[in-house]
Amino acid sequence: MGKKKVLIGDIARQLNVSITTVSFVLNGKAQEKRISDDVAARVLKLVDELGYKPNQLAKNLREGKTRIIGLIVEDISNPFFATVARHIEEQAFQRGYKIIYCSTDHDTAKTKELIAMFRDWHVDGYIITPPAGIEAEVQALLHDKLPVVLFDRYLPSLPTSYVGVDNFGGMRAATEHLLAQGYQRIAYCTIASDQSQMAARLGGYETVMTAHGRLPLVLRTAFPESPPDTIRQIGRFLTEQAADAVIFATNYLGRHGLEALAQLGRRIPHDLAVVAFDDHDLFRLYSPGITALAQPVEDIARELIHLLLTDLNTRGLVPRRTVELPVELLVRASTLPAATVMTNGQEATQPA
Amino acid sequence: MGKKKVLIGDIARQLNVSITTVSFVLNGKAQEKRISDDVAARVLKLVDELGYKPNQLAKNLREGKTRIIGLIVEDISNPFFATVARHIEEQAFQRGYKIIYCSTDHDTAKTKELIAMFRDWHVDGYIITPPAGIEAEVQALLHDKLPVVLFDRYLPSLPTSYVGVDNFGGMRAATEHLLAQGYQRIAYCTIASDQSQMAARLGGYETVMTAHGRLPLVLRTAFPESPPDTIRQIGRFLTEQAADAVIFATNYLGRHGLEALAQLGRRIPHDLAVVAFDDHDLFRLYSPGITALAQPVEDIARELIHLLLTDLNTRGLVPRRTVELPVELLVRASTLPAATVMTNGQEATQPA
DNA sequence: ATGAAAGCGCTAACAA
DNA sequence: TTGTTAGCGCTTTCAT
Repeated sequence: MGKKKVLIGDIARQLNVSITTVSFVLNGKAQEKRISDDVAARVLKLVDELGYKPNQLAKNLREGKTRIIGLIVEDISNPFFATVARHIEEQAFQRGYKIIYCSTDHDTAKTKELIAMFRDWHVDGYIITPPAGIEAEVQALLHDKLPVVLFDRYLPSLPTSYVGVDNFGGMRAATEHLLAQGYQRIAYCTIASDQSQMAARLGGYETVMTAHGRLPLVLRTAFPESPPDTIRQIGRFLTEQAADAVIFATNYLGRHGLEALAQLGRRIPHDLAVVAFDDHDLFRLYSPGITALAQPVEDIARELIHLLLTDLNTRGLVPRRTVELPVELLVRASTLPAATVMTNGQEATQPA
Repeated sequence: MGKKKVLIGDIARQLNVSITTVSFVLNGKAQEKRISDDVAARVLKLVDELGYKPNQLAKNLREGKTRIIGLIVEDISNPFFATVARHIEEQAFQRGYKIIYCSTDHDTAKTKELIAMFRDWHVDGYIITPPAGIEAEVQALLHDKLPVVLFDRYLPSLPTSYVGVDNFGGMRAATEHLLAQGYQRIAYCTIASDQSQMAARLGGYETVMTAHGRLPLVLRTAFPESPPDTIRQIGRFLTEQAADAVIFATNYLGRHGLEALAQLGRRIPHDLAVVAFDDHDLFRLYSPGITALAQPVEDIARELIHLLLTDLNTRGLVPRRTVELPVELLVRASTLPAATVMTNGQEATQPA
């Protein structure tokens, strides 16, 4: 493997042609620049033989491009983001782009640093789940004509491209489903955050409740908070409200919620029906299965890459686009009809 | 934000000093090069005022370094890898390194491409979960004195640095635990793979079984395989073997296994005790809780970064190091004593 | 104590 | 059709 350091000049020298010629051939401009087929073929052949690889660093400097996409997610260890990231990675690699990622951890200051770092790094485009208070930095990216696509949530004050799901409609469907199943006191657990996706989900719930003359029962957990505290808050809230159904607005609230219910010894759906936003292995395999609003992760990734690359290739000539994908209500045993639950009384054998 | 394009030359010009001086100050060589404190201070001040940021691409080309670490994991959407990645990212960023990641998807050819791409990209170091058949490429990295640390599994034929866990000891403990609980026919589900970590886990199981005069009951699922097929295989195997306990050798086998058991209507631990390698939300929250061998993900990440950066800073002067961290057996209700299960029929509240 | 200048390896005007 | 050459922005040797 002595392919140590072949340079473009080596190719040129051995073929008695100029560096330019080699460069043109390598960059697919042989036709355009009318390099003879013979020369082009010989260049390609030698390049292959010597295993020549252009130095990307030199290329990057020269072209001011990197073919790197900066991916800034809330938390890569959250299965939703991890799965989307996986698909993004795949789609991007297929198109010759690499991904640099990092997690914001809901931290605005950290996110500002990350964006600054990506700028230093001249990444070609940005995919961001923006935390609160990041408007100015995103605005600056836009101003500098850098391709940006937000996802999961958007910044209402900023006209960016965006890919998300129908949070409002999803929650509306979930709430209506619970009502249709006969539940009376439907509680809602969300986080104390104004992010667009959380607001839309809450809106879907409240709209339906109000339309049916029910009073919304909403818990907003402090955020971010330690899991044990969250679990405690949820437990207390559900007890105080004497809820007979509960909707969790994120997958981790759902996880914590199940833990809270287990600690309280509440049985699902006998004592309480449960719905979670965002599907998860846990919800699918739990006994009973937890009804969930599943997001189309693969479609999200596809749209993200598509929008970003379109933007990249047209440098702002194409108007900003917004894509809102549907969520799917996966009905499972955690929301059996209330009547059935009452009369049936027996369903599975689950202690704590 | 008109901080468009401040160059190092702009700083130099405005201060009537040379580019060299500015560069020295910026790179902390003011002392060493005996730049006067006055000049140094003025440079720093103006740099700050103008918001000058050195162009990383130019720096990379000049220095041949990128401060990027290439992270090649099996599958970023697997919670184990996602969590380790999260911690790696955090540790790396603290030290001024960025992470480019990608998933091998168990695909040797794809992994070869990924390594080639990272080489093109002159990443400063590599963290890899190697698939089978990748020895030559890793060997080549080593030969070129590039820092490499493997994790989760190693390549027996190659003297690389490595961070992993005590797979053998963990499985031995799990198997002994099941025997101590009185289970008789302990089955073992793994994948048809010779990777070191899978071999060590299987070894731990077989050693204990043999020592106790039991015949190992092993299923090796084809790999990779579609989840439905895996579920079917597991279900058939457990039925045919009339097992009263089962150990799953990876977290996804555990997930699929639980699904198989649910489909068969087998109750845990009444009909079958269950242990899984690698902890997971699902195992913790499942009813009953699934006994699991938890890996210390944060320690793994810390050791990985530590080894890699040590290697990076000493350029091969330090011998390769191997770190093997302990796994913890988290005993939950899925492995209650067989006797208790038999007599009691209804599980009480208490494991270990 | 500070500066001039030579590259790092490549692309692409501009020449020929 | 192909070659010459000027950068991309920075670090660092060698001079002074």
